[in-house]
Amino acid sequence: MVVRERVRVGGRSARIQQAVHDAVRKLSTPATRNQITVPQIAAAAGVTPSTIYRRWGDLQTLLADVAVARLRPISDPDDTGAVETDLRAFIDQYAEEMSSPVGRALLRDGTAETAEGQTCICCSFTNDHLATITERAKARGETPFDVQEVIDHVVAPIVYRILVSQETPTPDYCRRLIDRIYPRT
Amino acid sequence: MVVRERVRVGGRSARIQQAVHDAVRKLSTPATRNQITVPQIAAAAGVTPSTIYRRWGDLQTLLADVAVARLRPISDPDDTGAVETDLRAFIDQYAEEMSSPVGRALLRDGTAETAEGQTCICCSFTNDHLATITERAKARGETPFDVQEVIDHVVAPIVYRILVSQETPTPDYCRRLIDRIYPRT
DNA sequence: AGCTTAATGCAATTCCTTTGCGTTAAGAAA
DNA sequence: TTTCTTAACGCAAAGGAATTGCATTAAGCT
Repeated sequence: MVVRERVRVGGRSARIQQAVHDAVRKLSTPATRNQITVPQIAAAAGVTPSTIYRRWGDLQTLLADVAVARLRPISDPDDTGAVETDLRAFIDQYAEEMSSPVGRALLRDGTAETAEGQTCICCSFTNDHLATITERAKARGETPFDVQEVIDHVVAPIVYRILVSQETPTPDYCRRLIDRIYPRT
Repeated sequence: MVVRERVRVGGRSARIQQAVHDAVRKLSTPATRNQITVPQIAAAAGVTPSTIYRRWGDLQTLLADVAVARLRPISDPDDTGAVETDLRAFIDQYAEEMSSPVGRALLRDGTAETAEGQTCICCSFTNDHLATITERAKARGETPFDVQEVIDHVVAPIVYRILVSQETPTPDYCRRLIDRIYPRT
């Protein structure tokens, strides 16, 4: 079930959404991550469970919604002055964020079965950031990298390690991945 | 919760496991995939729900267990006579299997949060297959490829497209990924 | 064949989920 | 500002899933 567009976005509706999101974040400690229930969240947010079920459908969809909200970037990637260092800085931060317990959980929630439209939104954030870095490169007169190639050969291996093989992508590993895009001289 | 090792593997216990697995497969049509419940599976398998809860813990763990059982290879990858064609054939088959609705579901189940130890098992099948192909190459006197590199730059992009960006990895796309390992002459 | 106990079935209980209905308040219009 | 419409919420009842104690069955061992 997809979170439907609301015709009323102000006041109470917004307050409840905020309260529920806050409650989920508050209750989503790595330890309790798998045991939280909708009634628990409702109690912590000061609403009735039926409100959550009506707005979000089920727990998985709610978690995915919170995940997307957290993954949504609040700002553009850092401008380090050059495209290669921009990319290295962004990937380091990306790998570190996604490797954390909360990052792993967000990735899983964001790729969950029920989150139909959400997954694309979620991965489009990464695309947007990489596009921003290439645009910046063009503005500087640098040769931009190919976004899809970075997705395929830098982002994808990092995500694979986090989700599938459950290894932590180290900064050194990330560095070597980018070395394939920007070979060390 | 991890499926615990059973001290009794014969007779009834095995029959029930088989019946439950069969019931899950039977009920796991792409359409009904998200609505199946433990009581439904129990009824189809001719057991009581409490049996399933006791043995598997919850629905997600049961689905992961079935997924791992299905992903477990029944045979070694095809021997085409040369390492490059072995790899291309294996990757083509892998991408096709995982792209199907049932394959996607298996991948998701296999990488689910609750499936702690399972994910490694699941991805080790892929590692094993690739290792088999390299061993075969060595036996032929060919130079083997690096398994980790294939995981990072061929398997990972394919899985990323299936799980995250929700694009179907086409045979042509897979071919281009392997071209990076074995450049076209 | 007999023994031990893991695994299952049954049933009661608890908790989660769904749904109908009355109430509240957001957004539009007078 | 006031009034109106109705989306969204709270409450409570009903339905269904998950849990658990206890009796029963049968696997594996002697």
